[in-house]
Amino acid sequence: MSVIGRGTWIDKLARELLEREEQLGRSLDMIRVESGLGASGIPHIGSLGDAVRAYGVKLALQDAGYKSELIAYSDDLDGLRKIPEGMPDSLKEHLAKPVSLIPDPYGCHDSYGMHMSSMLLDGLDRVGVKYEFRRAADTYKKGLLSEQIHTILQNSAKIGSKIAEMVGQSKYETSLPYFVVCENCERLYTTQSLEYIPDERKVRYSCKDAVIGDSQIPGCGHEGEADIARSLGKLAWKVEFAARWAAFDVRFEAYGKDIMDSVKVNDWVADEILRYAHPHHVKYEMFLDKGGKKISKSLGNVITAQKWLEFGTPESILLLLYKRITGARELGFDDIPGLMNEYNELEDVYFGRTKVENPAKLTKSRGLYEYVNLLEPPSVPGIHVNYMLAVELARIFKEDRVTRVVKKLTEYGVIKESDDVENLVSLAGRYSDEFDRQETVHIEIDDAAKKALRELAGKLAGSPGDIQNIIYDTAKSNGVPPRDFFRILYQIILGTTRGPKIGPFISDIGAQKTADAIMRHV
RNA sequence: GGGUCUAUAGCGCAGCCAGGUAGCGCACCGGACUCUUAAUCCGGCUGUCGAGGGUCCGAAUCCCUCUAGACCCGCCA
Repeated sequence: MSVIGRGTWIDKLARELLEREEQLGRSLDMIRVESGLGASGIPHIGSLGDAVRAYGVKLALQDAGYKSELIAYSDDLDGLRKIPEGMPDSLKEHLAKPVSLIPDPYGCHDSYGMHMSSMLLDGLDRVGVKYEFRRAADTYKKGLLSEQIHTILQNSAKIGSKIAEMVGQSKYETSLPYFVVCENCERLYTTQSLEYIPDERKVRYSCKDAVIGDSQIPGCGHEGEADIARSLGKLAWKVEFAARWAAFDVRFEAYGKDIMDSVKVNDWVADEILRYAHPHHVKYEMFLDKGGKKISKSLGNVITAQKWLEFGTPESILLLLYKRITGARELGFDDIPGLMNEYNELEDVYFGRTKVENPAKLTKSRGLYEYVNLLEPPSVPGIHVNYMLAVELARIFKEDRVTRVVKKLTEYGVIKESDDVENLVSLAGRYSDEFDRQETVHIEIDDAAKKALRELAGKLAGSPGDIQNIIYDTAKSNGVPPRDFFRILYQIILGTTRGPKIGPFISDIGAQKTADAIMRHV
């Protein structure tokens, strides 16, 4: 079989998409791909993944000679359903309101929704993904979906029974798939859409008490009519994607398996109600935390791009997201070291420093490397330092860290003096501070060892000489087994029971300083 | 009730989506270096690829059935 594009799943997906579009006979002048951004909780790496992968498809399409753009669409008319972990309780009064109408609790954006969306966009910016930003609030305000809304509401009975048939949800058999934002109290999930008046293009609604999750949300009792092109309101998810695809001419959208049912229904609505052939899809699994639990936007176990980038490079995120799309993934920050090293291995393959026999695998690895670099791979390889080695060194050197770790790496022959690895050392340093906390060990020192330590401290304070031998001799002459004596020294100096060869190490950190540290323990 | 994913060495995992000699890390064993703890380096062992069937010259990989576990949907968005 011949190689498609650059040999990755992304190229294969783009090929499928193009073949389907050709069959449909649609214009290929501009192929839009879309990613929906949740705006009601802290955006985690899975949300970022949706957009990053869509961007990958955009790149593949461009690579195949087509014009393409990524629409990043913020669902900021969605209502706030519960207060995310760690957010102020004052949000309670805003429950059930669209997140774009809730003030930003941090005060830095024009709304709660924009605060959340901006976090995700910041993540995209920092890994180098380009996008066209759109938001639900503007889309509905401008009436961009009004034709689709009109068609959907006219067919609501047919859609309602189809939803019940396809996914077993009976709700839309009796109510319209449209939520009005109450013009009196600004709440969205408290309104019931009673009737659609096609001639006026208005939805008649009333605002009543509602239960969302654990919370009882009071309605204000208001009754009114909402103009689908002007008033604030939105379609239910079961039909909203379809309207958006048709209005924006979207040809591709990935989705997580949690919204599989919604996508199934929306595909049908697009095809049969709106007469717009639904976009091509790919389904991906959720990222789970290390216990196998779903990472929840509103729970605490969230891995954000911002946090990840404190410890890893943008490339480590892109590698995570591009290496494969299938399969459930348990994800934690402890995956960073592996991904950092894997990127280097990939780079070695790309530049031919590592031989790969299987030509298919070579193509695939090279392709993956290119996508991780957003199809603009560097012309020369970077400097490779094993990430965990950098973390280990960073753990030892806390003061004046970058300089000392770099010096050590140079001594080890890992890097040349002129190499710039400061960024890597900083990343590794933060990783070591955050995750590599050493257990505080209780140090047991008997009298013989204490005597030996005092003697050693005195010798170190004088002329150091061959420290390794001095330590060994001091232990022996005081009747302390060298093994125990070394262990005590590691505990005093590093807080661990083992470490690098200790003589040269003491020279590094200073004999006098070590002597002082020893004296504090005897 | 509906759906998806996972199962590979003692442990943790990659390889599967484009079939071509079963891999990595840790652990373990041997060796080197060290009058010398630890580290380091070199070499080695470890497998009915969950079970059964099918396709194929050839299957961990593709197809079907089954078993076990996890997750999602069946509120809402």
